[in-house]
Amino acid sequence: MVFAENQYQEGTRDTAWVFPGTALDGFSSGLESLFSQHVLRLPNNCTLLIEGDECRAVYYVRAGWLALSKALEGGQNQIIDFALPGDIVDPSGADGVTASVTVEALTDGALAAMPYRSWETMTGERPALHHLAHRMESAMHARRAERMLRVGRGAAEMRLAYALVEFCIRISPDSDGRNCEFHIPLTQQQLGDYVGLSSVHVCRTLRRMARNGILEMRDHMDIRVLDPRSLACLAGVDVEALKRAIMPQGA
Amino acid sequence: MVFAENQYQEGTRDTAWVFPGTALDGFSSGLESLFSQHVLRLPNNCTLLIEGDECRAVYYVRAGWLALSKALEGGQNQIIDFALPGDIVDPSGADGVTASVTVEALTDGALAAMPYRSWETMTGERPALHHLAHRMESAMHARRAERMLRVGRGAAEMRLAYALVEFCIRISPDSDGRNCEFHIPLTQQQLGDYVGLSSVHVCRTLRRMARNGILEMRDHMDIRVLDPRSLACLAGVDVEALKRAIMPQGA
DNA sequence: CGTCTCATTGATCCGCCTCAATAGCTGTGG
DNA sequence: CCACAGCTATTGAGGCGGATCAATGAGACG
Repeated sequence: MVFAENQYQEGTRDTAWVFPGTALDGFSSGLESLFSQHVLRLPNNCTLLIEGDECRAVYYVRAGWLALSKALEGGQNQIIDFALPGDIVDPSGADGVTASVTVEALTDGALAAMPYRSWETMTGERPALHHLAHRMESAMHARRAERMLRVGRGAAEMRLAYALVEFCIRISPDSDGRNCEFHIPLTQQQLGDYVGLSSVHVCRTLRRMARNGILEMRDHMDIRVLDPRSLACLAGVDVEALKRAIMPQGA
Repeated sequence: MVFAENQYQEGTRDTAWVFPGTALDGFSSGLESLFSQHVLRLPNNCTLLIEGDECRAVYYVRAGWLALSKALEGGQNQIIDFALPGDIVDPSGADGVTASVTVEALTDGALAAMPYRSWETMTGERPALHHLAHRMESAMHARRAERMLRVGRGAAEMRLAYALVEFCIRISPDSDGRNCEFHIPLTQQQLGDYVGLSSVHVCRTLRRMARNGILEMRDHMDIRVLDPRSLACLAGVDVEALKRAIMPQGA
């Protein structure tokens, strides 16, 4: 029943260790309330070192943006995915004791951890939850596959346009696409890490889109899409179809 | 209880429709035997059109290589992942009725389908199976993340070297890495589709590696790794760690 | 023997990376 | 209040990696 608060260790820099505890008991419906216990708060910019038993857990994002990333020796970084509030993160690799990604908080946020055993039990006992989890898993796969397609095969403009459409959908899924305006808590460097571009080229490409009247940008990634249709076209995306493919609650 | 054989339709070209049936009953231990019923044989080069109820199923690869891919309107193709014998494919998108990838047989093979409900029940009843499934899922994530890192951030040489190391591990997981020799049923075009390169550049890069004594190639992708250490170095990989991360049975 | 697919190699071009300099913004300390 | 440092965005210049186009081989197959 032990579950540590957010514990900092005077380590390299802004790094939090997480120690998941034992099984939860008592839960009600809805992911939010299922994960209402054992919440740990994450300060902006902190990196979660998940290893050993901590990999045998599932993490629910209650607030904030997380980046799941990997890096090469040379320091080249690639963001594998973002986790937004409501998402579930399972960082375990095949051996169950090594994380396959690094988790980093892009904003202040809150995370709830649950031992995988508990999660397994809960999903096993509640079909509706199991289905929701499956849908979320499928959505994540679809999302990553869409981006892999564009990172592997698309030019800079398509990669960025796609990323923006994806953000727009994930942030305001119910938006009709008319006045799509949102904030992404990312530097251009991080955006580049997401789509496989240098920050310089991200800047140039976004500027060009702005110049072409597709979007407007204000201080630090406040983005307003002026021409959603053109953006979707650049992204090579049918927005409604994409919504169905990558949003668990859609349809 | 109906389950159609491999049904061809004189359509566009080499395309098979699959109709998964109802729940399986009676199974023993081991994935192979769990999926012993409702097997359908796939001829080389055929494309599975999975949609509607067919998405509410899980597919077990009994034999052959499958490619899961996506394409842009322009015809640009990206292979999201390969499925090898023993792997489980779940093509469903978030809505549950649209596939997020296209499945294509790269060799003659055999596939077994199981309605997702049955799979859910089975995993729910057998913890060992549930754990195995989770490990396989984690392995797949780790594998795709590793490649996304390299497609997004690595040069051609690294992408290809990584792909070869991955193949080597997946094909002969128990190999000590000494005499790594294997066949991949891929054209250079398909290899390029896997790592985001043109077939021409795949050819050039492989030739260069061969010239440098890293590997030997014989007719149509019979590959023999002469210098595994250098290959791993090019790939930016610790082979043993990678094995642990992407192979379910390892450790 | 002709056709088809795939591998190979050359030549050319351009998209994106890298390096570099500047500017704006934020926070900090004197 | 200003000076300064640190971070991010922006813009320019130059170079290279990989795409594209094109031509030739080389098997496989009917």
